[in-house]
Amino acid sequence: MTVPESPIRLLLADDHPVVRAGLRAVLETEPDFEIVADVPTAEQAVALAAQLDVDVVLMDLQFGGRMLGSQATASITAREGAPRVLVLTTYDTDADILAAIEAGATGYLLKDAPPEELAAAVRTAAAGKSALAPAIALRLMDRMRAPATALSRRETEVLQLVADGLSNAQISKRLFLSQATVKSHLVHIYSKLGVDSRTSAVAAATGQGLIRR
Amino acid sequence: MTVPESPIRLLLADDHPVVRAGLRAVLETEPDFEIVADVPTAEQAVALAAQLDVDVVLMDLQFGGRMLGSQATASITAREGAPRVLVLTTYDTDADILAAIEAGATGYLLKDAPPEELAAAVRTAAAGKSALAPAIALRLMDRMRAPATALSRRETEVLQLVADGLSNAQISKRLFLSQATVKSHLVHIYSKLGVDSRTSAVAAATGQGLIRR
DNA sequence: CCCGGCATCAATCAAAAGGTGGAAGCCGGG
DNA sequence: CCCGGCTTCCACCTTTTGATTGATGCCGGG
Repeated sequence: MTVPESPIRLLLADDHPVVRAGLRAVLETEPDFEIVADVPTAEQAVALAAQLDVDVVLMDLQFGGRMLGSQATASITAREGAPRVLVLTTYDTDADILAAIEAGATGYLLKDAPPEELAAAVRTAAAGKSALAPAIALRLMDRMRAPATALSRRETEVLQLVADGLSNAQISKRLFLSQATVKSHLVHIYSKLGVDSRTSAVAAATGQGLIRR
Repeated sequence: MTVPESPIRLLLADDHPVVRAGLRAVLETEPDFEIVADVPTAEQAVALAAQLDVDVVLMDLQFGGRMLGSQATASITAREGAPRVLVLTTYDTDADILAAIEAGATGYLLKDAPPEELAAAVRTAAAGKSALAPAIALRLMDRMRAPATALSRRETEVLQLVADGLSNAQISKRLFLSQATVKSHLVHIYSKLGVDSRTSAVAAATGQGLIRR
């Protein structure tokens, strides 16, 4: 790989100091990379991505704070001439992956990726091409192949509340629905997931990463 | 802090290359630390802890592979003149914390700890004193204060199967019990956790790290 | 423009789960 | 040795959940 005249300018966003240091250490050795900043919050990532001249943002998905990585990704990619966003996360729930891609992320990597893979993904992203980790790509393929597993937005919402331990009555109040509607959603969820009870639905959905645990 | 004549010799065990690099970067700057090796598996950690002369092992809990960090911790601390083990993890389920401490870990840290805290914990561990992250210490205090939260072995077993999505009938068959007994266990579980349904029991228990998710 | 999926609701019946109040044997600690 | 917690079980009753069937309005793609 030849070293280009202008280096790829990177912004790192992760709430773990150790991970930021690790990314710095791994990426700084690449001659064509320049790390312009690293920040511990999604808010700062949004702010700096706008202020500084950045090519690629490496963004964690789960921050300790309130703003989600996917929201930050959406904010960053919304503006003109926005940098590419490479999502970098540990665990991979289907919902998160889809949220990130919908938010405009150019790529999606797992933190256990080897350094070379990481560097390659950054270059791919800088070139404007999408970079998905093999495990993630597989997930998406599975998703495409079995569209039955895809829960609708509302269904996911209901199932998440079920997983939080709410009864049908509580869910109906929370979402301003009748219990009949909640039951109806659940029937559809069960048939899509191939189960026949709320607990097994939660187990199946968490297993597939459809909802947060 | 004065620099001792002999540095503290460290072994890093984490399956994420980025985290290993980050720990190296953060800890290498400390003049009294010497990193003798970093490994990506629990098995290698056990092997090297025995071969090399190590003072403190920084051990991740969740490895991608089969061996658990807590098992590795137990293996390492079992032998004579064993190094201290500092457990370093992202998420903190009560079960994991207790398992690690029972396995002989000297300390328990969260990965979002700032570098200074990390270094301080390593020195504390090297001196043979226990090092617990504030959040973890809090957890343990809570645990002590509210013994009602402690489920019995059998109750935990039942609740785990509930979380896996089994019905009372399925659980009774699996454990060779009558449904009456399963119900009885569940009633006790509900009162201990302060809930009134299986789904909320699962939610509460996973929230407190009482069962695997 | 029409079909299908989504979201909303109703009614009814059957099954599962939860609540209550026991009871018995086992085992370990004060 | 006796008390209390754990584990096992029973019966009865209420509430919740699941299964079925059917209906309405909305919206987006072929």
